[in-house]
Amino acid sequence: MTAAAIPRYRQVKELIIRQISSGKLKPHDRVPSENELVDTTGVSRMTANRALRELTNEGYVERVVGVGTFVADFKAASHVLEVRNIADEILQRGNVHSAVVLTMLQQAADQSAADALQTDIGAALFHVRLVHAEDRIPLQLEERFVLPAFAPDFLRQDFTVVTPSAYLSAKSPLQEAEHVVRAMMPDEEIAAALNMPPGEPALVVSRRTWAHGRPVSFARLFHPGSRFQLSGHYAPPGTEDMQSASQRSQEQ
Amino acid sequence: MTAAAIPRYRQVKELIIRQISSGKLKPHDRVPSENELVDTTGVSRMTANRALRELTNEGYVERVVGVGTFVADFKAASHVLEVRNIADEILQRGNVHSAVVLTMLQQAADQSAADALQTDIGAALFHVRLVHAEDRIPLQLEERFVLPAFAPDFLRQDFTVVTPSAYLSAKSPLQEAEHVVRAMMPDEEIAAALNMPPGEPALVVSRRTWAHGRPVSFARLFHPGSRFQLSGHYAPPGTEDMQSASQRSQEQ
DNA sequence: TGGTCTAGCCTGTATATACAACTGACGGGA
DNA sequence: TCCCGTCAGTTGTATATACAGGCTAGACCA
Repeated sequence: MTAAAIPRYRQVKELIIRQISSGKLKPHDRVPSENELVDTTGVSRMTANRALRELTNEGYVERVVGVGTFVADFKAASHVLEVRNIADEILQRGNVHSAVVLTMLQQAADQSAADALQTDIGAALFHVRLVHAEDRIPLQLEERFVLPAFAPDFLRQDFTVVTPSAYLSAKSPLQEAEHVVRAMMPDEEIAAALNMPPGEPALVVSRRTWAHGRPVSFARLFHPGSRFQLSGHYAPPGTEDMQSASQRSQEQ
Repeated sequence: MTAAAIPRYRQVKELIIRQISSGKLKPHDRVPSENELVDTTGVSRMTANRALRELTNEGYVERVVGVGTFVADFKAASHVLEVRNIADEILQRGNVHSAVVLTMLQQAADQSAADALQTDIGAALFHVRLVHAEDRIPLQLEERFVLPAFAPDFLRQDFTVVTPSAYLSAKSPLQEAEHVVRAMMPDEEIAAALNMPPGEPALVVSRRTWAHGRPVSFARLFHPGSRFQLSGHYAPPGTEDMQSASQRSQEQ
């Protein structure tokens, strides 16, 4: 078996995907049971099981013990945007990433930072503010607060070399994260740092990351509305490739 | 076996996740091979294989035929935002969705619509414009173009009852989709329709959906920056989860 | 010394078998 | 008529076995 051939569990998956894509099977329709697939396709039950189990993980079908397998509602299929590290993104476009540190100090938490990090107002926090640029054009102002207990050496890093996000994610591997995206008018200081003309809105990504079950870092990422966008591409696993990526819009 | 107990493949997965989370295993470190897991945990090789295979799909580890299994770089783990149907979103918040149709006609494609739908300038397109409201407060202006060939009956629908997005996704189950998010200033007409004060920016989601390998619909969704945000939460499936992880209510 | 070849490990897949638990329908008994 | 038990069908899990094919280190030979 195997060889250059397509694995049989994959053939079974694609058989069913075709029936769904073509409309022969519609949402809530019953999908052939494992034993029916054994009879019709000649694979073993374990192979049929693997095909249906993977289709479940991929959102195509839903399974109910004792009842059967059914085509899932397509609206559940995720339409997704990816929030990526700005430096990676710039490098992947083949451009030069550079960063300028504006602020780097320890300060007392204000209301919003205390809320975001679930700590007390006035608690000591590390605070950095830096501007990331693509080919010398400012693209993101990053304002970040970090719990000192999580990263005691945070203020001794050179963030023009390693971004705060890269430094923090290296400290603790598996993190929980929350993102919120908004459109808002930047204040004058931010607009100036990003070289934004008056009246231009900003796309703001707020990101909180968790470690050991509690939030340890909170960042607000401001981008010029005219020069930055988030984008994502979703393709069902029949059509090849397509990565999602954020891109700088072409003009300006 | 089995019984009320946690399945063994899951126990093996969590064993490895713990070693990664605790830092005992770091990115690029070698993970025990299937046969080593057979020896140390007493499960069969197929069970060990399932555990490692699922960890691969979940992004924890990477496997190389003939070499071994290794802890993955965490930065690859996607931080994701979901773009959801506005009506579903409002209903899930327990509020009332309503829609008002502003425009509903067939017209010739202009430059941008022709580009987006990969058709010719001047080609006939269906065009609708409607405002979605949450508890009577306008929250989204939807401007949508559709290829007539894909949905000939499109203009005969009552979009105050079924949203265009729901109608189209029912027409063709498995779609490819592309999203782009921007911040921009709305023109006066849009600002008025959404009841936005002067100077307030809009969060704009552009969405193209494909069927049969070509784009069939293009929508621009304008939201008041002060009243709308996109958010997403990512939690790795190891963290005391199972409640939060199995509750993919976000995705449904 | 240098090149080649093989043994042993690794993952990937496929099958047959087995048992557990759940569901729904059918039929028999009170 | 209504309740309940049985039974067939379904998914979920677990194991033992088997073979294919990639990779690497070390043995072996020239």
